[in-house]
Amino acid sequence: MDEVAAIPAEGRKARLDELGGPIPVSPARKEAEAQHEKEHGLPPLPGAEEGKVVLRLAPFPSGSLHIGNARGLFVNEEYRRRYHGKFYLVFDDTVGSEEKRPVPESYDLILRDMEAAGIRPDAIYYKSDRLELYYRDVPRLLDLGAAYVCTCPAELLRKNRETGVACGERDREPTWQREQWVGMLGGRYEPGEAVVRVKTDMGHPNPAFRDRVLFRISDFDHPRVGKKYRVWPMLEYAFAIDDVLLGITHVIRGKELIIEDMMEEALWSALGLKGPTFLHWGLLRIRETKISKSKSYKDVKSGAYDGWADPRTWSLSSLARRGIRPEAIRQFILSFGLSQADIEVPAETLYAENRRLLDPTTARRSFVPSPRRLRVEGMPTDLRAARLANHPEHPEMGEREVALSDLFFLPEADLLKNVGKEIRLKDLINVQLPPELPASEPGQGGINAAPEVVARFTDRPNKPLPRIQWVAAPGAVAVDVFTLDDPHLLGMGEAALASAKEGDLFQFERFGFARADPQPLDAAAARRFIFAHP
RNA sequence: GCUCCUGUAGUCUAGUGGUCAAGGAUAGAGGCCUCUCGAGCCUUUGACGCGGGUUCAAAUCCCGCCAGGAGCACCA
Repeated sequence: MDEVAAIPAEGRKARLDELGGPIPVSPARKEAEAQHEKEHGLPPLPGAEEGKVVLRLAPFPSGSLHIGNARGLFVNEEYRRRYHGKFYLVFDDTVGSEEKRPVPESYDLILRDMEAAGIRPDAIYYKSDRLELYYRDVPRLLDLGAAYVCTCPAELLRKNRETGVACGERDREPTWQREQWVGMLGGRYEPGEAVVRVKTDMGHPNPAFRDRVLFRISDFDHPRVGKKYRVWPMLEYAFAIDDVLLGITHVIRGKELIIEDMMEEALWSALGLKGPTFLHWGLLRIRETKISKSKSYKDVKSGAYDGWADPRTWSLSSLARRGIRPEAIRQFILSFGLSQADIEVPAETLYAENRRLLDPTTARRSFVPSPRRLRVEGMPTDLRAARLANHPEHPEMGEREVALSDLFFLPEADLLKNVGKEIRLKDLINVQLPPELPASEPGQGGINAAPEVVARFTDRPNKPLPRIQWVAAPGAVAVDVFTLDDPHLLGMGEAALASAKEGDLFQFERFGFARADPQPLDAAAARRFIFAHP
């Protein structure tokens, strides 16, 4: 396979002709190719040359990178890896609009998210550093009659575009146009009073393509360059220039930007430049999320969310904080290929991917959500400690010792479900539950508020009973678990959890995977965990 | 409304004219295993949007329809 790939494309074809037809493919090689294809999941890049592919990701800095942006990250990264090319991060930080402004802290957030995803760009660029480069070709475009200055009010411009009517200044001579451009740069116009538009065709069948705006005026105080510039390019113009200057070979992005590709191509043809090849993917939605950057931004700002790493933002750093591995996200994303179909995928698919990675290596621990105290009457006095395996299938992962008394914590829900029955405290003993649980006194909350449930020890051997996880009272620690449903789920964890270090991953038996977070949220909790998934 | 894109099982995907009586993943069902409602193993249900055409042969090509989606900002 590599040998064939090493023959230049033309040479390969000549060779085929020489042999009088396609080389027969051996079954073994066919299989190997299928395997190769399966691993990568993405089609080959058209016209890609080994070592010469240059890609870019261009986020607008208005918040953290979330799972939706992961596609741009992992698909580009995959091609960089496959062709040993380059991958640039280009901050698309022009002024934006009234509703959409660059947010200063986003630059760091995005870098942090990329790091969380395990992807390091080969270079980082900022559009806000490159305004002069964008201005450079404007006079030429005006001279060529490929662009013009339009002083229509925004509403009129829009209306004319809809009806296909050309604005008055569209066909004025280049000298006039250049003078207006100088005027724009020099402060003659206020925001909204003049724009530069590309001259396509006011009768173009696609109304979206009619004489789009290339530059507009804004007084916005930009987080990086302040008020140094008033004339800002639109995304498509800035990229028409940068994609060429940075030597980008392939632009892979969402299909919502197809019009912008066409604009870039129109500009290249006007300027006599050659740009990259475009590829697109369709919309990706994660079923149980309605991620909105602006909503997240509001909730982060107001403090309703625990910063941008709050799992509810679905930011990449929040996924890392939950213990979702970049490799799981990568597999998840690449499995969608490059189809332009719009898709909606359940988060469960991502979780399944992550579970596959985590399960074999993650130590088991006991955590009891919404606990109730259970006192075991007749607890054997010789039973002062238990040794529990860290992983049921991997004895080499060792065991831990748990100190015992006659007092335990068990999930109240499981006790309710099994009143009057015999249950097994998993890996330990069997007990008989009372016919009903003593009612909680109204008023007081908290773990120790409800009266103890008293159960009776029956015996020790394993029996086919409902097996419930438990936490022994000696050394038990209050644990705070952040789940998507309940950001503040309080429970009891086994003593070993007290010494968990940030980043430690556990599978809480009968509960799910969680990762130790640095700071406990609740003063009452000894440790805080962020829930990943069941 | 206009422009463009997409339609393979519940979901995602492979498939580029015959080897497809359609493969994989995930979810569902059943079983085995397991002192977790986790993992693993086995079995199993389930799909080419519809209608025409081209062809010896169509999931694959063409046309029409239908259904979804995106764009139609002086946002990105």
